[in-house]
Amino acid sequence: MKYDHIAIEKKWRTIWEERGAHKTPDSSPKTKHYCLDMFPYPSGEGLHVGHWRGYVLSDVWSRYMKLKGYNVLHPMGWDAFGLPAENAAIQKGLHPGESTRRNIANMKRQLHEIGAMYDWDREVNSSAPDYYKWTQWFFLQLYKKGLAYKKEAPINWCPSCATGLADEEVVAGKCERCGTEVTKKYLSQWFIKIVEYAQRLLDDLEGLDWPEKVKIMQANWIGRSEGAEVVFKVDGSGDEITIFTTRPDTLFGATYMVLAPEHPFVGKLASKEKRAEVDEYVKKVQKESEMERLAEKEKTGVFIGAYAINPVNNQKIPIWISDYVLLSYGTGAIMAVPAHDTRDWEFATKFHLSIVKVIQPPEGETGLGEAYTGEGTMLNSAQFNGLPSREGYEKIVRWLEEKSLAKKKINYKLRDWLISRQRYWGAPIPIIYCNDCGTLPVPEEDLPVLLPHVEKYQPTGTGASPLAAIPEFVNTKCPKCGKEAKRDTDTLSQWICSSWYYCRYASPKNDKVVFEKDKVKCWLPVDLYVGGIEHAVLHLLYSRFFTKFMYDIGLVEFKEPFNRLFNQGMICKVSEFSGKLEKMSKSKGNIVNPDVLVNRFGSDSLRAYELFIGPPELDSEWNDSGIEGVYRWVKRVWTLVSEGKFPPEREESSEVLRWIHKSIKKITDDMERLHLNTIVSTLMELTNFLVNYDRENPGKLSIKSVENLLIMTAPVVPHLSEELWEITGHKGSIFEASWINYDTSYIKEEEILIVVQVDGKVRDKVTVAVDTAKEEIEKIVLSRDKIKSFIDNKKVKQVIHVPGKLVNVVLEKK
RNA sequence: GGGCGAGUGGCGGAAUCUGGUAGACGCGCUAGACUUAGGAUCUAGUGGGAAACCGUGGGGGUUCAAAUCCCUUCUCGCCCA
Repeated sequence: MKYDHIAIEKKWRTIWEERGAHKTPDSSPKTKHYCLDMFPYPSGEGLHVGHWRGYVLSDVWSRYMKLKGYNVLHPMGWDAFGLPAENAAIQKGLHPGESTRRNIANMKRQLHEIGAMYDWDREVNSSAPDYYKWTQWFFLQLYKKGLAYKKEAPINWCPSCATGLADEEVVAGKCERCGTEVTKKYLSQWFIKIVEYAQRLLDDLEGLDWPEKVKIMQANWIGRSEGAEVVFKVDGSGDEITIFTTRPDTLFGATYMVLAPEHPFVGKLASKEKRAEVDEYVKKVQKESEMERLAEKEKTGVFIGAYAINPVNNQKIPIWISDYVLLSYGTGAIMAVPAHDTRDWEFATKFHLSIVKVIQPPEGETGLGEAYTGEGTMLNSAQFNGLPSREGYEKIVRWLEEKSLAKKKINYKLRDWLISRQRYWGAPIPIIYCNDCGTLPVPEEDLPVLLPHVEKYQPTGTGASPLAAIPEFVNTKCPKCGKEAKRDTDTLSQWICSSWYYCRYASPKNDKVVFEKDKVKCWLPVDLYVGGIEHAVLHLLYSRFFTKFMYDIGLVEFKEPFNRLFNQGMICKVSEFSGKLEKMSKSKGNIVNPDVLVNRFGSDSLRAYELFIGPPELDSEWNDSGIEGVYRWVKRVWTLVSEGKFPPEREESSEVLRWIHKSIKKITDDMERLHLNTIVSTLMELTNFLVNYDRENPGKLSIKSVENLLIMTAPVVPHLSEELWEITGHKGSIFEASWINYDTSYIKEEEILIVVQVDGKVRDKVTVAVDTAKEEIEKIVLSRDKIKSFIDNKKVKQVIHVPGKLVNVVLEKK
């Protein structure tokens, strides 16, 4: 029978749909398992084989877990609001609502081709009013708890996307989305106090089964540093400047002070003679991006003509301003200890400021050419001389604390999360401004605040959202006094939409509550979350924050949303434009369209090849001819099973049983570790063996062995496995069967191959019965002619015997 | 500058967690079979070397034994500065 993948795959997809095979019951005697893909944004470019990879991984896992007897939730939805969807829509001159609708339809068709067991009844769409109603609801909850606040601040501004960006969306000074250089803009914006959760976000990383790399990236982003705030009095005035330092033990070495040029004291403290120079420098720095300011470059700065008093020794130290100090980090002011800080050293050397060494390195003298930033013994530090720096740290802080000049402080690099977007395609911020009553939340019963359908949705670029130009939207009544009032015209960042969607899948249709608590309790947290590494900080950090907030307001009983995280590697191909190996994307001109491959080889073959291409966590290079090998394997399985005759009542040979159970063990182990590439190799080896066996022993392979083979292939090639399950006389779906438990007694060989080495080099191999005594094996080995010739007339010093594996004869050296 | 990951045949990769026959599985290639035909299928071979031997980026170490563990170094990639 010819293998007709088109007919088979279509047939089973229809059957699955008709039977509701992928519907997920909320209540089941089985243990729940929640396997989630990061939901995609509906792109007009559709899916390429790189996108397929993650979806295949999660589906193979989901199907495996189903066979293992779990009640598996494997949903899919759309991250449909936000910049990517909107920018693409603008480019095509199509309303984002319409283009989103079309893109979803196309991508859904492509996702169906994968044959994944998605429960489409649970589909969510973040741009649908019944979804964003709850996104707005979350904003109101944050507002009520005092975690959402509005402030005017210099924010990251992308001139190309014409909107403000959160710090997490600025990568190396550029817009995470479009790569445009990010500038500064003063705007009144909504922020979320994520910094209040910094410590918990850091602490709870520990228990997560996540790639170490992602945990490190999050920890670095949160950037906890322990230190102290120390008060420096300004010489000749009552002013005090507070600085943050992680090295209070070096206070005696502070020979000058540096303020961020934007620091509020700069204008006040600058001396008359210096004022012009200071103003000019401040103006220059305002034009610089943060990235430029922190880059390694020649230090710049200006002495402002004022002095501070070092609280530990009452010395007068000059106050400078420099761009390498940021207002937004710490207190916007530092004490400079050139002897023990690299940047301070560079600065001091350039401007000839004094350098006082206060830490003696434990070993020898440091070269005078650079700062010593390690620990050591204190010197030039009055009563603290001779103390180890770690101890001095504590003592100096305590001493200053008694004088109310210092306090211990933990500082985080993480900053509050900017969530206002000056764009059309998002959930309107549910806030009303009334002249009399002030800022008011939209009453919950009035949600959703609908995004009006408009003709002109292009960003204005002025800092005002397109919504601001629509009077019917802007003008409203004050919910408190009923007088004329105005709505907030910004929209919420799409990262808010994706921060809670994993909970919505539990009860996607309920319009009375954000989600049904008992259903969330039944399904959450997510057991396996599959997606790209690009969300290591953004989405994963925001979602973790949201979960903690939901926990705090009693919505959920777990503190972390994703127990296990898996980041699949990218699929790469040589770019037509650069000639280099690059991540697959339309702009690089290196797209491979899965539709063509599905048509020619079938979705099963493509699924298998997506696994076979390489370790799933590493990047892999796409190779068109690779899929042919997998396709041949799929056809061999088809031919073996569809054309074979398998007696039902036959006792299986031990050789076949050994192969079957060996393979089950290997595949089960590989599944658990998600080593999915070697699963396909193992299946190929097993198939090769069975095909040979069947040829040499026609009609002898038992149906039981064929069933076991099919259960093993089912997660990888589900359509084929279903069809062959039916052909071999089974009613119902193969996924109603159970994964097989391997039996190690079948795996045991009767004879084992012992590798014989002389001085660590392989010289011979002997096959012995499995129960041969150790001494007996060694006797056999030493009596072999081959081995004797290598021993020659040398003395045997030692015989290393690894039972069941190898014997190494070690000779005396001459 | 710091952190992480990777480096194995002509190619993708296996063996790395747990040290024990390096190159599984597949692509490609070579030869053959079948065929009107082959971009189908099947069979055999395929790290280098005539061999001794040599081979997992380079150098060193631990060990009876190292792709695997340790140190060092180079190259590439990612993240942070």
